[in-house]
Amino acid sequence: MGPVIGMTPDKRAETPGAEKFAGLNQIYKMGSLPEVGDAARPKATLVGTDSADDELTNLNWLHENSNLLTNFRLGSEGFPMVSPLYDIEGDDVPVFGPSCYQNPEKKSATSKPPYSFSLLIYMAIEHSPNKCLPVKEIYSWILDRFPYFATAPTGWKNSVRHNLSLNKCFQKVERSHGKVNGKGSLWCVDPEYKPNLMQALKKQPFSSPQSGSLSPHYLSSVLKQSQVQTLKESDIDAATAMILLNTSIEQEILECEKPSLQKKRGYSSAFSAPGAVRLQESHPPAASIDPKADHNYSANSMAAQRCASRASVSSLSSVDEVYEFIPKSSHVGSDGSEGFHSDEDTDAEDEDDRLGDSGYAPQAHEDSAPEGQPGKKKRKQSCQEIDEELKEAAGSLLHLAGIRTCLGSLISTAKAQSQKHRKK
DNA sequence: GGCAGTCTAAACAATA
DNA sequence: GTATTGTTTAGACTGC
Repeated sequence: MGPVIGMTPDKRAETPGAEKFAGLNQIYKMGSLPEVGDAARPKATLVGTDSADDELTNLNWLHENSNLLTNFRLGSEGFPMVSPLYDIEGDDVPVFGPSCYQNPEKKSATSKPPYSFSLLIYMAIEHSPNKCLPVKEIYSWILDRFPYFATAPTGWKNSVRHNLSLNKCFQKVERSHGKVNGKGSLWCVDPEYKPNLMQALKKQPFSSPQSGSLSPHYLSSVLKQSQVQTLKESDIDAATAMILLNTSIEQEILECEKPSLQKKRGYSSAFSAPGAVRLQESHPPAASIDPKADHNYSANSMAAQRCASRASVSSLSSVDEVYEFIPKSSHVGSDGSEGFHSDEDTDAEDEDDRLGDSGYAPQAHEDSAPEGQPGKKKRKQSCQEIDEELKEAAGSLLHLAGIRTCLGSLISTAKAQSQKHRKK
C-alpha cells in the first residue's frame, strides 16, 4: 500500500511528533477493540522517542519475556486481544495491564490517524461481533477510536462511503431481503483481501516513511507479541494465515456465493471460484484486469498472497500448541460460524439457522436451501475437514516461524544492542 | 515524469 | 421533504 499520510496541507501541518503520539494513542484505542470497559483496559507506559524507529524493531522484550505466546490471546470474535502497547524504550518488556488504555492523548483529537480509510473501515468491521457493520456503525467506531474525526470536516464520511463502495476489500451485504439498494446495508471485509489489509496495517505505521508516525499499530503489535515482528513477508503471511483461519472456510464459501457480492466480484473476478476449491488452487486469483480503472485500493496482490499463504500452510503437518492461537470459537464450532451471530441487528433474528449461523445470507443462497440440505451437510463436512487441516498446517507454520523468529530476533537484538553501545 | 495509492469533493440516485 | 446511504467521477497529493 502506498503512502497514506500527509496528503493534504492541513495533514502535513500536523507535526510528526503529534502524529507519533496520536498514533500511540490510537493504539491505545485499538487495544480496546475487543470492546471492554475502560476500567478493564490495560495501561501501558509509553515513552516517546525519536529513535523509536529502531526500537520498534528491537525485540529485547522478546527474549526477556520468552513466554509471550501466553499473552497472545484472542478475543471473543477471534481477534487478538494482545495489548498493542509496549514500552518502546523502557525495559523492553511489553506492558500488559488495564491501565494502558487510559489517559488518552489529547492530541489524537487533532491528529489524523495514521491509517487510511480503508484500514479504518477494515478495523471497524473486523472488530464488530458480526464482522459486518452498517455504515453508521463504521462511522461510530471510527469516531470512537479516533476523536480526530469528531472535529474533522464531514467529508470523511463521504470518504468512508467512497471507500466502501470502491474498495473491493469491502462487500456489501443486504441486511434483509428486498433491500437491494438503499440504506442500511451491512459491510463486510472480503476474506480474500484480509491478508492485504493486514499487511497494509502492518506496514503503514511502521514503514511508512512519510507518516513520521512511530506508532505501532495494533496488528503489528500482535504480530510482535506472537514473535513475528521482524519477520519476512512469509512469516507475516503465516501469522496472517492463522488469523485468517478465524474466518470459516464455510463462511467464505457462503460469501462467495452471495449474489450481492457478484457485482464487485464481477468487477474483479478473483473470487468467483468456490471457496473450498479456491483453497486448493495453486495459482493466485486473477487480480483486477485494469488496476488503474477499478480503484482496487491496494488489493491487487493480496489474493495471490493469501492463496500462497494457504497453499503453503496446507502442506504442513500439525502442531498442537498452535491451537493456542486459534480462538475457542474455532475449536468449538468448526462450522466457522464465529463472528456472524448478530447481537445488534434485529434483522438477523429474522434470518435464523437457515443461514447457517452466518447471519446475513444472500437470497440466492437461501433459495437453494431446500434441496441443498444433503449437499450442504456434505459441504459442511468437507469444510470442517479443510478447516481442521488448515488449522493444523497453519499451526505448524507458525510454530516453525516462531522458532525461526526467536533465533532471528535474538540475533537482531544483539546487533541492535551492540550498535547502541557503539554509538554511545 | 509516470505510476500507484490515497484522499477529498461533488453530484446524483435510491431509500428510510 | 429531509437525511442517510451508496455510487461514480474528477482532481489533487505523496512517495517510489
